[in-house]
Amino acid sequence: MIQGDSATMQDLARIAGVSVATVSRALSGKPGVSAATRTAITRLAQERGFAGNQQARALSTGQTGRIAVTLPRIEAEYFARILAGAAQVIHDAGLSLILETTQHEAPRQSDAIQQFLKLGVDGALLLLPTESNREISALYDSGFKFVVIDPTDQITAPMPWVTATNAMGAQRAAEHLLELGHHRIALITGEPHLFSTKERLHGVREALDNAGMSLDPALVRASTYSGPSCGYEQALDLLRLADPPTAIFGFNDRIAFGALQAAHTAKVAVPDSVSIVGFDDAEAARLVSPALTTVRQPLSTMGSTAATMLTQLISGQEPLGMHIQLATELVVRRSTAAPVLR
Amino acid sequence: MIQGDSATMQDLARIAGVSVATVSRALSGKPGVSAATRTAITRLAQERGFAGNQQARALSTGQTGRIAVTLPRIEAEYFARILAGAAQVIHDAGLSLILETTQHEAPRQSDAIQQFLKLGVDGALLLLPTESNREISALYDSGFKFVVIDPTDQITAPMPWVTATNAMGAQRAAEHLLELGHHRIALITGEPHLFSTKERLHGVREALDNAGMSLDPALVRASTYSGPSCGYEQALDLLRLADPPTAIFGFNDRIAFGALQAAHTAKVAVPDSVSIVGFDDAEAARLVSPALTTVRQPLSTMGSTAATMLTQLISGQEPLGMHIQLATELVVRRSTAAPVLR
DNA sequence: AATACTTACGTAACCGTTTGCGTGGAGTGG
DNA sequence: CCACTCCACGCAAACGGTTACGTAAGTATT
Repeated sequence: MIQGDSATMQDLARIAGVSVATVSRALSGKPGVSAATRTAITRLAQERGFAGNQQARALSTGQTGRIAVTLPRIEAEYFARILAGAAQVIHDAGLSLILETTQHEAPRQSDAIQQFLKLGVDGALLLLPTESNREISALYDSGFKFVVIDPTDQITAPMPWVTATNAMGAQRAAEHLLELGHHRIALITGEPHLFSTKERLHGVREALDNAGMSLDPALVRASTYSGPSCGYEQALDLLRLADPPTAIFGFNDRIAFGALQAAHTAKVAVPDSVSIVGFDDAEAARLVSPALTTVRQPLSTMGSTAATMLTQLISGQEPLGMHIQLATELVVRRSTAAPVLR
Repeated sequence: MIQGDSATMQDLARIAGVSVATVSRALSGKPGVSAATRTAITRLAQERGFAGNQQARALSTGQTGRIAVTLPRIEAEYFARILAGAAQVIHDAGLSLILETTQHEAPRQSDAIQQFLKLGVDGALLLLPTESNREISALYDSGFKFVVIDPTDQITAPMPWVTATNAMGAQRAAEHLLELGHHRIALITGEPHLFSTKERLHGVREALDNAGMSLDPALVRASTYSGPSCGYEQALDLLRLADPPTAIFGFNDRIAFGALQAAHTAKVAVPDSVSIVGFDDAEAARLVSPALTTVRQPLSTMGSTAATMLTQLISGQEPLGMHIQLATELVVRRSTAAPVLR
């Protein structure tokens, strides 16, 4: 049942015939209250649906019970899934989540953080923050509690952050293609400045090195992770090369979907004539045809892990590790196969 | 630049040599302050990065500047897109958004609302609330400000809510199939108790009525909007009927995707042997092959419209309409075609 | 020039909770 | 029986703003 205006502590105190101080102590579990009075007050609070005034409490204690999450775009499945994981933990911890989207704009991100300090949050989760490493570091040193998910740059200062094992995942994807017998592997990367892009690139290089091969610069294209038709043009261009690649590794699923469509446009059969691999394991990966081979990221777990670290940080415990990397996993579907011999 | 602890009004007052009351009046634009003092104080506040303590203000005024949004699941594209629209408006209004997911659980929804009253929010956006009409009505009468998006039941009481034109959209989809020459149209609906399901069903009936036809009960199956393989089994079953339908209308895109996969499993060509229509225009709708014909919902606009109504409600204005319906639009892609003659 | 009115500001109460400190009474040990 | 401790509770001061009211100047009115 939903109840309207709730009583205040003074109301309870008056009814119970005690002072507000006693009510406060009784309800917050603090010592200095007899068992009898405590139960009486507790029951009374139940009956009247007493909830407590959060702002008064926050004003008094300095703790708001709120944690903020900033992210570029909610409607992006990638961020939404991380957010969902974090939201669950935050909810279970009895905290509330305040959300701010930055739309990939740096000033907006700064504003948001500024806003949080003002609004008073106990801590924050920063998804793909646009701040420079120096700024983030300064913020951390100022005593503000936060954890970074999927940083833009590699974080060197000692502060908590979580990512997926981007390099390892990309390496596994590349190895998968190599195992199938591919030699001409093309890459369509995301924004080159992003840490995740660099890591994935690194992973691919590692795999090729191990196989005694190297990346053909002509087959490496940069795209964007979230553009409207990201990957499509690049893939089309690659497929129309005189000596086209036998496999295309899109650095996220959106890019891979673009490549899939490009293959369709260019009337190149997937996976018979070209194999396509993505990254993320978006929902649509299993819906497209052929179903996309991709690297699964534990997005929800990334969110929940970060949130857990944050709650530890807030409660004063040092979190277990400063940098937590969550394992990625190669998911082989139908978009990859051995190359045809020519 | 990011700044740490900000000064309080007393600090400013001391420095400026005035009282806190004057500082408060100066900064909040209230009358009773000379132009000179006001500019002096304003400049001082700028310099010191004064932001004001939100909880203190909230405690004093009763206004928190926060608005809450409840929704079943963030990771569902449908809700995420509505949320994104709402978030933009809330941000632009200088308010902050506190998010609560209900995981489709009624007690959790109630708790959430209870929580909001306690935490103190100025209003709320309720997406697909599980409360009964009576409860929602009681909540509204209690003076709590909120607007409902996509209600579970039809709302009869005078309170603000927004939906898409579900009936009209479904009618257009059905008409599209009829125009192509389909006579055996199957339906895979969402949860039967949902208002949107009923409306869409209604729209289809309307279209058939107008064409002098009626729905074959054997071709109407109920599924769920968000199950894991929702629509797949139902579609498979339909396609294996002795006299299978020539078209399947899935009541959302997820269901349609399931149908698409079922057609693939059953080796029934789409759209040559069976046409498939969805509802929502999810991102993946253009990625599947064949690209899905579907009814686009203005999700982002639904969110922003609702948020705008709420801000009006909070500021005391009656919103323009109690019930705003946003137009849906049929998007014809490749999954529908004229039926083959037999 | 006396009166009334306006303006600019200070004073203090208030929002609802937490918490350090004081106090009376019960319980304990000698 | 007295001092001492301890317990359960009340008092009151914070926390950082907002705002009704009071008041001293300055301005307008007659």
